[in-house]
Amino acid sequence: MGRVTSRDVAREAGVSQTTVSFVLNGKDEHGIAAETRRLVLETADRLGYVPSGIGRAMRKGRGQVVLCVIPDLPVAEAMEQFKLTLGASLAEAGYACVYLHHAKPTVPLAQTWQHIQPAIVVAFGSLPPSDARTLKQAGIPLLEGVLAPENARMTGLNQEDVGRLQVEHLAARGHRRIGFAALDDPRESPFCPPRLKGARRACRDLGLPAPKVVDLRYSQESASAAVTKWTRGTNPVTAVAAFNDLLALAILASCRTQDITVPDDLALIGVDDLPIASLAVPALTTIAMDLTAIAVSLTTTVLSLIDKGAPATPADPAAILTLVQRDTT
Amino acid sequence: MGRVTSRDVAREAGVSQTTVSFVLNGKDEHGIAAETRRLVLETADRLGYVPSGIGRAMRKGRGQVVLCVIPDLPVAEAMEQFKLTLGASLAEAGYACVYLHHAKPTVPLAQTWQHIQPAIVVAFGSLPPSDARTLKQAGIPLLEGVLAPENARMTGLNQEDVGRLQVEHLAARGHRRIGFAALDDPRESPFCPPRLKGARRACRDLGLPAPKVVDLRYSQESASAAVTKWTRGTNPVTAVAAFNDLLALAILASCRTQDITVPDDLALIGVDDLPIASLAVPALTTIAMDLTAIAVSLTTTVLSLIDKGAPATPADPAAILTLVQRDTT
DNA sequence: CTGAAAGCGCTTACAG
DNA sequence: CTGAAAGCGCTTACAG
Repeated sequence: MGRVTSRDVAREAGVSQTTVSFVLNGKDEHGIAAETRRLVLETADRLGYVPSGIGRAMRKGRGQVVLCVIPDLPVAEAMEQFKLTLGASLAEAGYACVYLHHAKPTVPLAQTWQHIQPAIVVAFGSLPPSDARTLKQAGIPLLEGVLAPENARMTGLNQEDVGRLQVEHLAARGHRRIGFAALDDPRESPFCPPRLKGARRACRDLGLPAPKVVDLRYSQESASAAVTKWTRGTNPVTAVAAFNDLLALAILASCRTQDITVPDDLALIGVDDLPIASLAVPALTTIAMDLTAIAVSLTTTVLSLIDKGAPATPADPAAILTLVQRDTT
Repeated sequence: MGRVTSRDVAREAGVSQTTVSFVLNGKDEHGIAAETRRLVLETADRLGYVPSGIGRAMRKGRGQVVLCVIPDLPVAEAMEQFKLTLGASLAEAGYACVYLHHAKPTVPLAQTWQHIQPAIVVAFGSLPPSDARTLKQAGIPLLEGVLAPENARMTGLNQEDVGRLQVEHLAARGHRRIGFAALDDPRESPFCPPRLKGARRACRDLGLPAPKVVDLRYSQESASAAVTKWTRGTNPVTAVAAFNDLLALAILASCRTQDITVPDDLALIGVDDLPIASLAVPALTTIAMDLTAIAVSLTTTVLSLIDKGAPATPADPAAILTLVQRDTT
């Protein structure tokens, strides 16, 4: 015996497919008799009927699926909570939210979303133009560059605010000459340059000299060299805002080997609030993001794009970032 | 103008839908004239025809989609490479691989995969029984507990081997009294207990005393207390195998505050080879997993389950784990 | 209050 | 070598 269809339910209950559909979709305005209604529900349950999403999608022309396309971002850990929340809030609205991971535009992505026929595609990076075109042609809405600064309204998250908040905190602690640890990695381009820009602006706004920027890689040598540049040159800095916690922790380790005391000789602030941040000694001051709020905000944007319903209500950016002060500042 | 269908292509090319389908699916055994073939391809291309996955799925009874269900695992970062590889190798076989993230079994998952109608469901955790039942009823194959030790053949990854490898390395460095840092967190239950078991067995096989196990949490206090237990009690240990790098790094920090020199007073080995592991001072010895190999291995398992084709060729577990020796052992 | 019928886009036996 | 027709499972205007 194959899968149970709505026709099976109809036959078994002695009604028409139409009635089954009406009952199961709650189209009660059609005025189904209470008894018929009960009978259908009972029968469907007894037969273990599960409606075919494909059948429905075929008829409706589009699946109830939100497809998120994730490029090779180095933020996996932080996104986990985000994914859970986005999935849950979209599920409430009757949509499934699934993720497609890809590195290089290898096989055209079209090959993939063809199989899904999503109601919308949410691209966390940017899609190859050919894919964007195909989507448009198929009439599937595309939400692109979710993480980009210019789209901060969608998520309520503006990367520039992150850098700004770091600098403001350091300034409040009395620091005037501030270093910025940038990461020289194209994968981070949606994040690092905007944060640096925010830090630069904050310095300007506060009347501080421009931050002393050093490009690092993830290596001890690179971190050591950076520490030397910040502390030994002319105009040494007294505090460093790091692009993220990982970089900050590498810098922290380098300070130890160079006998530079944190935070007395050099203050340090990261971003992300990684689990390891609170375990370091001294524990790392950092900036945490409330990804739950971001996900909820994105949900409203997505739904409004699908339904052309009410426009999304933008989240309050201020509420999303939190300074987590520990022992390095 | 709405989406371009195969009927549009047929009309425009002056052939039948049948011919269009044959050409586009490479059913050349039907002997399509070369000229007709060329014409169809050219027309499809000109109109920007993209076949509807839903139409095909409807006809075939199942979508060309592999749905991976991911519970709230704390291994996100490590899975990233895995996802990319799995996605790429399944794409080669003509399947799209998408991920569904969920925390608690909130909404029945059925609600979701209904929308997708996948060819197979791959559950990284275990599914609620009701969902498993519904899947079976719908005739959708389910691959459950991919990460569980008893299914090591699917992925080629046996968590027990991880603990064993740690102990073997420490023993080779001359250590006889070994501690094990376990993590007291249900989210880690697919990983931590098996690794500990492997460590225990390795100790037995090597004629060493059983490992001195301490349950930790992710906190400095917890790590400090553990270090004290290992180093101050009767029968102090000379080396610790930590469940993962994060725990190992917390222990490393605690050693520093307690003036315990690593590796001379206490050797330390982690698991995961996190980016931060090589940035710590001293850099952490750890065990890396080749997730690419695991993903390839899983692909063959998945495809064999879909096609009932040739059984999967299991990967060689030995090839997947690599000892990364650095400065803590 | 309920049902017969059409149609979403595709593939494939079958007929020519 | 090519096409007309059926049917996958659903929803919904329309008819009664």
